[in-house]
Amino acid sequence: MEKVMEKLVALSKRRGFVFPSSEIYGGINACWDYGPLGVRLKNNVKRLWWRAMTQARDDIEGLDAAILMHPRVWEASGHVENFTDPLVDCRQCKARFRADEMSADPADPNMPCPRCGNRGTLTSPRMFNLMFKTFMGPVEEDSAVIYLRPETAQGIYVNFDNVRTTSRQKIPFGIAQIGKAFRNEITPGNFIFRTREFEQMEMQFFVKPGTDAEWFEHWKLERMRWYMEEVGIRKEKLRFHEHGSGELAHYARAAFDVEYEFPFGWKELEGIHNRTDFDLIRHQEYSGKKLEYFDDETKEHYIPYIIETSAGCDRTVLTALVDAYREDEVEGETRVLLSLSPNLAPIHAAVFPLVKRDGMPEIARRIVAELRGDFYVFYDEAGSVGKRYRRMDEAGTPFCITVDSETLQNESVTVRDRDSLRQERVGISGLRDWLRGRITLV
RNA sequence: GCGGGAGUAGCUCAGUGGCUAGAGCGUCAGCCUUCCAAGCUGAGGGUCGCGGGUUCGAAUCCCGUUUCCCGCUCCA
Repeated sequence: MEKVMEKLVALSKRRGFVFPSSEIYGGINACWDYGPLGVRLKNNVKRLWWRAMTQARDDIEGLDAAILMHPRVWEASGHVENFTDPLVDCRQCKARFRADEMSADPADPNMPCPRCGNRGTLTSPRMFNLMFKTFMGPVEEDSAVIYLRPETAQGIYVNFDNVRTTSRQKIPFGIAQIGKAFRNEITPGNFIFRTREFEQMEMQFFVKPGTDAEWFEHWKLERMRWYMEEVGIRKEKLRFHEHGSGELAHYARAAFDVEYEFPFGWKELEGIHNRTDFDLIRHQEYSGKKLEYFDDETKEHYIPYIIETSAGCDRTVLTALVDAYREDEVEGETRVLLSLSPNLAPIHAAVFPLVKRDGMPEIARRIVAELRGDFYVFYDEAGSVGKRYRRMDEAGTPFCITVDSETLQNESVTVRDRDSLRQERVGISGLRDWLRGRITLV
């Protein structure tokens, strides 16, 4: 099972999807860089999401808030309080506990380890804050401490009124944002699944209290649909996971996760939360600014409830890669391919001259130039055509266009399908429309 | 952070105290090639993870360190 992950990490590096960060210095723990193909894949994921949120409907506005925010934001959000865990380790059985959840004072040397029961084996509590700290301005003093945001949502909440008034939206409406967030995780790992720097795609939907349950249901289903139909993830690898009352975050009343079955288990891709009016009430309280909404129809004032959809961009990229990874057999040889949705593919189409003569390279280059404005296209003439197909299979390119001797007769080319290996003739003048019919442009 | 395993070319690995560290694949150039990694010729590419020590001599032995992978109260 884990072999798949190893192969994927190797392929990612070999083809330029994902590199270890700062690799020439030996790398840095759990940090990854997206290479030429990876950044296209990731951008395609983001565009697909952005399009679904802000273009395909008129009740969601976009936002790009700063990573650095006023320190009071994180007091209001509960992150200063809830993201600072005093941790205690047992030297004997290696278990780790949160000191504030232990039955007695862990500083007591006679305190037994809750797991192995040994006494005197516990370390003293150490504060572990999941937020990255830095300093604003030239002086590194306590009053200058600010945080790198541990979630993008707060940038949306503090801009709720700005967005609402300038966009003239009425409740219910949403605000969508894609951006980096930072958490000093104790245990990062599994390639780009859990990293300390990561990118979120969050949409906060503001609704009238009392309608929150039905909106929650709406977004739950809509988000699952997105993964299945637009990202093209296999349905049987996706499921919902409902949080029990014991596992709810400090802000949430109800929570459903969209989970994917990775080689390392079912893991969360996205959380859909009913955050109630918790966030806006807290910000109203801490900032002193009124964040109520006046409903023109019912003439009532209220603080909206928030239905949050919070997706991991890097996780979606990983899911797309894992889900697309295939090995099959072609004429006795193993073929490695990424069966990515054409919407996500870093290269939409490759163009080859079958051989380097009779003017085929020139025709192929002309096709590339014609398609370049609408698609990511790639020209290759090195090696046999079979070899070029295999290279494109690993890059996840769905279509390969080959100029051959027949092209010289009738201006048509061979288009080869990555998954079925079927070939069909398409006229050069019709190529653009042929591709358009198979790729949702984003 | 703790335990276990690993780090030699882009990848997979060989090399266990002794000449200028090798192979296959991949990459690049040329030749050849009419549809799924064919073949031929050549080229490029490594301070052997990093630092220190032992030694006449270290990829190889010792110490430290770092990174990756696998396991332990996470939630994007």
